Parts: sequence; structure tokens; C-alpha cells
Amino acid sequence: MKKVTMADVAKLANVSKSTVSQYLNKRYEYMSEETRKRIAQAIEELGYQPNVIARSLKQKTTATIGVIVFNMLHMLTTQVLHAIEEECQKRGFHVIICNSNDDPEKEKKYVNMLLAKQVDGLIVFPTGKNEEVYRHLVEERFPLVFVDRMVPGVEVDSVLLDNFKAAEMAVDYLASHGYDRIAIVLPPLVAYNVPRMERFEGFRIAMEKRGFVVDENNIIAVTPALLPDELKKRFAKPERPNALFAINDLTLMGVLRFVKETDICVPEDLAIINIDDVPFADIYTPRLTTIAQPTFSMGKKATEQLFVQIEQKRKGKPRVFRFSPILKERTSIRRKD
Amino acid sequence: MKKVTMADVAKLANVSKSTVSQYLNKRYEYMSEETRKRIAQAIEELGYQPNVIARSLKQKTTATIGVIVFNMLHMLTTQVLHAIEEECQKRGFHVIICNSNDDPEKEKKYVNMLLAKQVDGLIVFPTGKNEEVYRHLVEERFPLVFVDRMVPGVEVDSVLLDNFKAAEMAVDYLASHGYDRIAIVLPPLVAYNVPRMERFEGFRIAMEKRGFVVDENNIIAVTPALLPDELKKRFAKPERPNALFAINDLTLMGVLRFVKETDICVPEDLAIINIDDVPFADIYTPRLTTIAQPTFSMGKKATEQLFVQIEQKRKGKPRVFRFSPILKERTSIRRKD
DNA sequence: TTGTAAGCGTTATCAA
DNA sequence: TTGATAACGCTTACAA
Repeated sequence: MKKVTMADVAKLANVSKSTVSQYLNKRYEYMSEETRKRIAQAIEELGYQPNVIARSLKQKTTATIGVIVFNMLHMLTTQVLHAIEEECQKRGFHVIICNSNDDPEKEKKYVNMLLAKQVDGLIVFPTGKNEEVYRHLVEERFPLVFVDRMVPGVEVDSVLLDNFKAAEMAVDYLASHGYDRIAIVLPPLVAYNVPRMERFEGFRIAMEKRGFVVDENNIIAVTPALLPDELKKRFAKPERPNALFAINDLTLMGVLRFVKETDICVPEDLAIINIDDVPFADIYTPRLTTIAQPTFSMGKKATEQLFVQIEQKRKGKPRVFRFSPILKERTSIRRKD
Repeated sequence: MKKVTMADVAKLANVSKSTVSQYLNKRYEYMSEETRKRIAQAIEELGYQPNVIARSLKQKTTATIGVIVFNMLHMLTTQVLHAIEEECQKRGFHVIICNSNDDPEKEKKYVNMLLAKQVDGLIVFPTGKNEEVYRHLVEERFPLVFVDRMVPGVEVDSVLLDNFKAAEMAVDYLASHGYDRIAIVLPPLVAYNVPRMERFEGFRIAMEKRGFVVDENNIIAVTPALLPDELKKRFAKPERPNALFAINDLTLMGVLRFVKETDICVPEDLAIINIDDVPFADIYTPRLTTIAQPTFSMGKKATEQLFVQIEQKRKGKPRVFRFSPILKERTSIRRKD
């Protein structure tokens, strides 16, 4: 459809391509008012639009970054993406979004495709299983930032929740409200999922610090779909927990489903706290006390950090930015006496 | 960082660039096993990766589409985007995502930037206020699909919910369960927001068909933030509604907030139904009866339709694809006698 | 079966 | 103040 090129404009304006190029790049200094006008008019008349691809080829920069996420439907992802897009928008950059769906093979393919497309940088919510791929990027000093998770063995600027603090916050809040039989609810632990590990470790440490013993029965590690049943089993056993700490929104859903299927009362019989602020926290009964991630700040920071790398190619030591969780005090926990 | 080019590979393999190009494009037919191997090895050795930008310049196709949405945080958006990404992934295409934030100026700027970047097509969740921009694209026969909303006056393939049917579904379900004082809850009506208008019209028509009169008091059109207060005012007046139809998830939130701030019982005092399936529908008490949009199918269809346009440049009459809403029967409505 | 050379639409260098 | 001309890295006739 669109075929009008710089040459056409040049011809119509009776100047050379180079002059048009000057004009487009606002190097007006040595340009007569006269030609400037003629070019402007020619552009207008032809409805000319520069071809960014051609420019990119020459300038070796595309004003585009790639983002690879492991779960597009997750709320954290949505919100961080929103912030990334906004930051890029400010700088005139575009964002290509790819969904690895937690599949390392896809993730790897995407990295390569995006590099082939000459993106200027990459923000990745990593699956955690492509060490060599990322290590290679680091060696090449390719601009790269991790978000949410990190890849063991790869040193890269990373933006993460302070997971230890979040777990500690949960335990402390529960403990200070008089709860003493606290169970943690999470998907099965796997080494490559760093936040999960950290939240679990944070929990264990906080419990010990408080002088609680962590009963093996109170580590409920099962995939969210099986959670309601697993919880029922647990609650059939003695020494029921009186508080549940769900390490993310998905496990929270499992917990709430369980609660709904039983006659347990929250917070009378059971206190609930979780990481990730969910949109219905305020309208649920009781209103849910949660530990929110500052998703917007995290996305902003990740983008800013990527641009630091893009602008000054030589980068210093990679830094890990830990964002403090935010306690949203509502009513799913009540002081117990 | 990456500087190895086809010429380097050619040199190392002792062949010409064209031969390497043949190889890369899998035109092996007239290539000796011998050279093939040499090229493969040279590529391997140098870690060569083709520069897609250069290819795009020549081939006039970027294997990239642009998507402009008016609200990145909306669940519908997230889910449709997910489907779009997946469909594109299958075809080896990438997706550039832009957020117009319902600002027509931004939307317009994005359209132009994406065209400059030579995207092969555009999927837009339109603000509804850029008629000329889109009209121009249509004239140029540029591949374009609208999702969720349409732009009055622009004839383009569009993927939308069957909003009339959705509204009718709500009224019918409520009526058949014995509710007779049904109120509709929605943001203020504006002409460029087609789905909103359609849902409202659908409601009005369905009510009339059922022989109900639509009391002006039962059209609660106010921005979601003010909704709880507005509803309180309404419920202070006589002839309270006994059922509420919220036209989307955001207004639903307003309704639920209102319910929470009062002592109204759902579904005893008040039945609730809404468009958009919300993730907590199942765990809310009572479980929420909703009218879901088939978001995944919609995203898939939009993408397929875009590729139809991309592949056969001459397109027939634009089509509007209306997707049927899906009633998710839960317990926020109970038979009334 | 492989190589030469001419583009693709810009930008950049250097003359004029 | 403006214009030739050579890149940028790849594809593609056409030749050899």
C-alpha cells in the first residue's frame, strides 16, 4: 500500500535525498527557509511516512524492547507490563511481548527471535531454566533485566519482591495477633523457582525467630488445583492450624475455595493472609488482609534499569533490587485473645 | 555486540553471500552436500544469527503485528491478548503491544508509529474516537481488525460480544426467576462506546419484550467510583429494585462494594448478575451468576481474521463477528416465589 | 551448483 | 547550504 519513499519526496521538492534526511532529523542549521518549506510541503502532499526499518538497519537500533513472561494471565504480569509499557512510551520505545508459558524451550526460541529482530534490550520474567542462554547474553553485554524471578547462576540486574521480608511480615502479623499454629500453603518447591524458595525459607526462619516450631503437617505444598482436598485432609487431622499463609494469589484461591466448601469461619476459626493483593480483597467477607507487591514500581524500575544498560553499554556489577512488600491490613485477621 | 554477518559466514565457508542466503532459506535443492556442511559449520563456528531487520527491508514484511488496547489492566484485554499472542506464536509472528489508555491522541500516534515500523497488521481495541485515522487505513487496505468496541463510521472486520443477547440473557434469567424490579447499572452512556450503548439498548428492549416498564430510577448510570453512593441513594427511595444487572466487571465491583456497606442480603433481598466472568465468582458468597465473554475465542478469531487479510490482500466486505455470551449459573440468583 | 550485482529505504561522509 | 555516493545486511534475478 504505502510506497512513497524519501526519493519521491526529494524529487517533488527538487532536492536530494540527503537534504530530506537532514530535514527529517531536524538538522535545520544549514538549511534555507525556502527548501525547508518545499520539503515540508512535499511530505504533506505525498503523505510520506519514513520507513523506520530502513533507518534501523543503518543505525543499528530499533527503539524496541522485548519482554518475555512466563505467565501472561497472572495479575502481577499484567500490572508490571503496564508499567513497562508506560515507561517505554515515554521514551518512544515499543514493546514486543512474548509468552513463554513457563516452557524453557519456548523461552529460548523467543530470546533468539527477539535478538534476530534486533531489539535493543530484554526484560524477562524467566522460567529459571535457561542458564546458558542468559549467561551468553551477559557475556555479550546485551541489555537484560530479570523481573519476579531470577536465574540461579546468572548475574543480571533483577527486580524482585523482598520475599524474605514478605514471609516475615506474614508471620509477624499473625503472631502479634495471637495466632500460634501457622501453616504455609504453597505449590511444590522446586529449586529454579527462587521466589517460592525464598518465601518458604523466610517463613521458616521467621517462625524460628518467633520460637515456633514448624510442624511438617503445616507445610502444605501442593499444586493449587489439589489444594482444597489437601486442606480438607489436613483439617481432618489433629492440631489444626489457626492461621494460613498463602504465598501467592493462586494458592489463595485454593484456600478460599476450601473455606467455602467447609463450615470454617474466617477469621474466628482461621486467619488468612497472603502475598499478592487481589482485586476482590475489599469486597470479600471478611475483607482480606494481604501483602501486596508494588507491581507498578517494579515495572518502572525494571524499565529504567534496562535503559541505563542500553545507554551506557559498559555496565557495572549487576544489582538486585528488592522491593518491600506492603501490608494491606483488612479484616481477615483479628486479634485473638 | 553482535557483528557477525552473512558476509563473514560466506568468507569462512568459502562461498558467496547468495549461497549462504539460499542455505538459510532452506533452498537446498541445488546445493551440494559439501557446501551445505561447510556453511552449517561456519554458522556454528561464528555463532551467526541472521538480521531480520535487513531481511524485512528487502521483503517488505516484518512478521510483526501491532495491538493497541485502550485499557491494559482490564481482564478482557489480558485474556484476549493472551489468545492473540498464542495465535501469532503459531505463525512465527511477534506482537507489539501499545496502551492508548483510552486517549485518542495516543491511539493515533501509536497507529502511525506502528505503520512506520512496518507492522504487517493491526488489531485494535479502539477508543472509538479516531474515525479518520481508521478510515484511512481501510482505504489503503491495510490489514485491520477491531476487538471489543467498534468505531462508528468505519467498516472493518470486528470481533465483539453479542451485547444485545447478553443483556437479554440477563433480563430473561432474572425474569424467569421471578424478579420484576430490575435495575441496570452502568457507566454514563456515550455514543462512541458502542458495547455500552448496545447493552443498554438490549436491556431496554428485553424489558419491554417481557412487558416490564423501565423506571428511570432504575437506570443507574454513573462512573464506577461513585456507584456505591449512588446506589445508596437509589435504595433510600421507594420501589427498590430487587435485581441488579451490572454491565461489566468494573460496575460489578461498585455494586458489591455497595452491598458490603449495607445490610442487604444477596440473593434474598437482591439478585445480582453481570457481564464478564470474574475470577472470584466461585468463591464469593453467594457464588456469582455471571455472563461470561468467550475471551479466548474472540482473541483467536481476531487474529485469524487479521491473517486472512494479511494473506489475501484484497478483502471482501468487512464482517462483524458476534460472539455469544455464556451464562455461568451460580447462586447469586435464586428462584423467587 | 554457485557467484555477481542490483536493489530495499535510510543515514553518513565528504565534496561542491 | 546542498548533493553524490557509499554503506547497513539481506534477497533475488541472472550469469556463469
